[in-house]
Amino acid sequence: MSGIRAQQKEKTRRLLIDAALSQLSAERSFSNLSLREVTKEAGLAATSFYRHFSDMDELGLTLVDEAGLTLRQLMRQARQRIEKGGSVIQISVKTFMEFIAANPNVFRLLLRERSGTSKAFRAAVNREIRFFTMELCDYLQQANNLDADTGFIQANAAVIIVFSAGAEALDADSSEIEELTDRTIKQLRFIARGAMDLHLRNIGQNSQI
Amino acid sequence: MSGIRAQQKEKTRRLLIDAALSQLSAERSFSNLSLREVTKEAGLAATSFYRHFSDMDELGLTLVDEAGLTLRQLMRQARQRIEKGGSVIQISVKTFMEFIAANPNVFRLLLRERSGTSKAFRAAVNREIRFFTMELCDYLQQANNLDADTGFIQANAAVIIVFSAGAEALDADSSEIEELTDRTIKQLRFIARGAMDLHLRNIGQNSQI
DNA sequence: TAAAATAGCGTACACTTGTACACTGAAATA
DNA sequence: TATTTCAGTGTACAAGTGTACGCTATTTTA
Repeated sequence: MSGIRAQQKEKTRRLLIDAALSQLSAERSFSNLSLREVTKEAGLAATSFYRHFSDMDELGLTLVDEAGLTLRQLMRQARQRIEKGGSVIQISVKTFMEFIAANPNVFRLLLRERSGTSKAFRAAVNREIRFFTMELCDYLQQANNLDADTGFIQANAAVIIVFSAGAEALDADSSEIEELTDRTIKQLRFIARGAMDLHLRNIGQNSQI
Repeated sequence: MSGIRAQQKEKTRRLLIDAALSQLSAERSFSNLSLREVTKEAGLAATSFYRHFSDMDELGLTLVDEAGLTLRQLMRQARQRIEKGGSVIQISVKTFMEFIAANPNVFRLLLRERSGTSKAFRAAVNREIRFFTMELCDYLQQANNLDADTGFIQANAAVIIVFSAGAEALDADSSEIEELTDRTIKQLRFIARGAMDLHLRNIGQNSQI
């Protein structure tokens, strides 16, 4: 019951996934990647593709899922670093930038498919990003005693800013990335400060009632 | 010297541009639009395309330029409304949302090509967005007495937030757009408040020296 | 008015695309 | 062990792609 067959199948499936991922680049998006190119890169006959996925779309959604997984690893890593002490914002941004440098194509996939032509893709990517946002939201509520609404709005803004910085980092050299990182940190501080300030002001108003 | 010929040529050129624009949609991006489809939509023979553009890329860059123009109209419109008084942030966001509703495909073009596979396209879109940011930056510096650096960072953050909201608005129904607009306004207030706060704090530090 | 220029057309060609279908050899099952 | 299952192969085909080339009709130029 070891399933030498199922084992081999899983192996070729990975071959396809990896082949697709490896072909993503600044010049090549998933949507202009053909089934034949992927199978060729994987060293398979074109028609073998169908033994694993019914569609390029199905493979694409699998890639997005994998990207989501990688994103969660990123969060775990950031949390670990934060626990060791230091500026939360600074550590988060730097961890994120390292992630982009290490997985540019995974990030590109998320970035592009978020505004791509497939509704299913857009939904899948947004799901991953929402998950990311929610994690941050929980953290902010707990750390800063924010109400749920303010926490979400802040987390949402922060994620948008960081993702956008990531997008810019993809085309930037190392000195530009440094400047970009600085800017992003400042922007997150603006947001954090503003959220706190308006939150406190709201509490003040409420307590007057 | 009226140039009845040049006049006609310009007319067909517009036919091509409009045909391309009209084919953009949620399901169709410029990059998966073929030369033949565009000429067909324009009611021309495929090969006539080359009398006007050497490439689909050349047509695409033209579209991005046109989109930039539309963006500037947006700014002008917002300024006019602001002069009549009211919350600057609220008016800006609402004007932007109206723009998206009126020109969804133009906005989709900018959004997609910003992270697309053509470096020239990415550069062209970023140029337009930078222009947009600079305008806002000037305004903020003047209105809030911010230093150049802080002004730019705030403007940059604001544009990112607004564009991202625009992207989300494309897939949203009218009640979602309302909620999205509210959220965006709050986020811009966070940023404005945080920028002001940290700016004043900086001035305070400097005067201590 | 005669000659040159050119916008637009139609045909043709070499490629690439997705996928239907029949086949093979090895693993799983009975 | 005999039978069934099935991952992977190779061929074939219709559809779509960009674009080279020669033609026509009309405007522009000389």
